[in-house]
Amino acid sequence: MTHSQVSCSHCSLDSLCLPRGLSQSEINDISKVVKAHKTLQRGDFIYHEGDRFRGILAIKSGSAKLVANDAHGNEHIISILLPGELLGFDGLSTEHHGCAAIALETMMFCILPADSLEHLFQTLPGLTRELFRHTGEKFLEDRNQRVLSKRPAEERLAYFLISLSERLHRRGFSASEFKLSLTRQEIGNHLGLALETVSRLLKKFQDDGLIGVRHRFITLRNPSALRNILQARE
Amino acid sequence: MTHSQVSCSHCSLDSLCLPRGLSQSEINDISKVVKAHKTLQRGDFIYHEGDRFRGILAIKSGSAKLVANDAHGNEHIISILLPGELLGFDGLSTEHHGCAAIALETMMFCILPADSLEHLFQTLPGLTRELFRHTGEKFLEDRNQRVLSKRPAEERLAYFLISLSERLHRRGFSASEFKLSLTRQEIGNHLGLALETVSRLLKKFQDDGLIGVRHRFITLRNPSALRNILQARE
DNA sequence: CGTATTATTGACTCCATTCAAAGATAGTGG
DNA sequence: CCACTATCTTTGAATGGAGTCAATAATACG
Repeated sequence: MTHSQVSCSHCSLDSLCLPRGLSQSEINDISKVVKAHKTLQRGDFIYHEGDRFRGILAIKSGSAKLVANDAHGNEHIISILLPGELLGFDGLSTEHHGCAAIALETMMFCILPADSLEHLFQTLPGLTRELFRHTGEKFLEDRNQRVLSKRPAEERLAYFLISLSERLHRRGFSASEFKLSLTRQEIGNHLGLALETVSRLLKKFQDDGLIGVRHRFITLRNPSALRNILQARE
Repeated sequence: MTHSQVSCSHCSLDSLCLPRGLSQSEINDISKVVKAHKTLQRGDFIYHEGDRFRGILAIKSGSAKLVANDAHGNEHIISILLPGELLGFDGLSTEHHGCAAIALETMMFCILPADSLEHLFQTLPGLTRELFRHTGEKFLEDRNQRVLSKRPAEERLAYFLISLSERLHRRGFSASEFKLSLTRQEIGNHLGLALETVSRLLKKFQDDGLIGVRHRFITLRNPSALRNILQARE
């Protein structure tokens, strides 16, 4: 695990990742403590459940999943993380991670080390604000997921596709074409559906002209109709 | 809405609510800005969805629910808040609340005003740590809820009762006897079940000798058997 | 090229919902 | 204090959406 100094000011993700609300001098201060990590491959653990909290992480490229294990030995994919998104908050309270974070494909990330957080909070009020803003965003995301968990399968999958599209677009990727880094099984797990249901619904969406499906390549052909699935219906 | 100076140092909730990880002098500093609010009745709004964020709130007595509205006009009870618990985090990122908070019974709360938060973050690093610890706890709670949402109805209700019992106990109330401040409808909404299912399962738990049900009064007769519902079974 | 993993599709089953109707509780005003 | 009403709860019967089981097909990988 090689650590190396990085520059937030020149990172291709600036304004997307943490620094977006900070001044130039604040970004410079953060750059001094942020460390880059080496590349991981699909299936590699970024951290395990129970690992000591090492800091807040930012994904530079690739994607990851947060996984919790229940009392029955089943895995639960809590969330999917895309480039520019932060993770590690599940270790903030107890100093130990409450979830595992696993690479979904070849990926890179930065780390804002835990031992410099307390110092940064005092010297950079903007950082504290940014982190709180972020936790607030997580809250709203959770709220949506919670609402969604009571909705029919079709709606959950539509939301998943739209959400992925929007988040990728925000990061500069195409909003209408992307490759899923998850299996049908993983999508189903994340949405609380059987993998067969995911398969059937992707087919249905394709038959209805909403999307194109080629293996894991998804094309949004009619995004507004897809969005209507979330609004329409009693 | 009357505001009045309160003393965190002499609050019956100290060590339960925010101040638990803070020094005496830090608690004194917080006391200077915390304001008490007048009593609310069941159904009263603590804040509405979309309201401007006024600060972090702590429940002194009574209980409340966080409610989100979806695109279909349905309400969703995101969480239940008991004495000593904090709310308002849904407004931290956008400056506007993403949920409504509604009293479930006669209740009182304190408020840590938004406009003093930034100042406190700089002068009281311990406060920042406590708030982050709290958001981390919320994360773990959400993780549990997420896992639970894929489990059968029986397990969800068992978890709900156990969780209520533990949280009330932590606040000095009886762990084995309590009054639900929610209707069957509200419990069902919160757990993603029909109110009829909640009614049937409470009956079943009673018939199995796990609990006693008299209207909204619940007695846990066999807590460990109730807990087994969460563990046992494939 | 062969093997393991992943995806599709069909048939059957079941848990929880919905619909419906009756019963209990709490609150209100005469 | 009791009758009256609105709200909440219980219970039964029927329905349906998604899960499970099973077998085949397509991809990815070594």
